[in-house]
Amino acid sequence: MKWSDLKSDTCPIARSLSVVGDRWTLLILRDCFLGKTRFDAFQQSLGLTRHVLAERLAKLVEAGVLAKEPYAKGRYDYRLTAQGKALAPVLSHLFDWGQAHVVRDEVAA
Amino acid sequence: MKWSDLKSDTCPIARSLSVVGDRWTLLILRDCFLGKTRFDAFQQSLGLTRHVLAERLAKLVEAGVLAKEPYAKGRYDYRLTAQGKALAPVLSHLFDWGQAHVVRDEVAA
DNA sequence: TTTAAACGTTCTAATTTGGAACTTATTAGG
DNA sequence: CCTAATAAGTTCCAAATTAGAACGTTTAAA
Repeated sequence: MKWSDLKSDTCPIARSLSVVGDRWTLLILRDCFLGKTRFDAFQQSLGLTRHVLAERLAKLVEAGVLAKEPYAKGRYDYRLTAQGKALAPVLSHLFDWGQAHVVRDEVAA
Repeated sequence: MKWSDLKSDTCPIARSLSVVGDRWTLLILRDCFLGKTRFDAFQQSLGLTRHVLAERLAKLVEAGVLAKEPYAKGRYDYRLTAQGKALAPVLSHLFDWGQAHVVRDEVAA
């Protein structure tokens, strides 16, 4: 199997990952759950490149996870759809697992 | 933030993804939950390169998600640890979400 | 009427991943 | 015992993805 063929896999986990399995995607969605809706807000919060952010947002909109709604001309809010909100349990368990099992690395001084 | 600095993030979701957020990692763990334990079994099941597989397995062992146990000289079983088994709810919800929300692409004939 | 903010796009460089062949050791078969 | 097949990597080069920074364009604010 190729990573790009995940969407035609019979396994639902593989299909989920075809949508949210790319680098940064689940962190973008975390920010959405935390109330962020703007391109620059995601970019500043996460520090990923604008290039990749634009690609990820477009893919999430295409997949129906986020909706792109203009709030002014040329400016948009990205909001979770019902389908996007349905990912809450995944992030919730990632939160629990990270808290329980992944010790935070010390940051260099 | 850089992807490689996720482990020092204060957010537990980010820290979880520092361990299981790389391409293929969650699918390797899915195979573990399905009972697979061998290098070649993962490789044949997933079709990722041996190079990447070796790197992912080493990282999962390092993180304490999998344990590498010799079953013969130079041959190993990779088994979920308690910490790895604790990821079951994450995969379970990815399964549910994929089933409910990601339509399978038709494969070319 | 400049200035700054929002949302991208574009470009090159660095990092990751893909694909295939090559090692080394181990077991299985004849 | 000799040969072939398995298992678990490693190595090397090419292709794809991501990083980093600058540039455009429209919109709102001072």
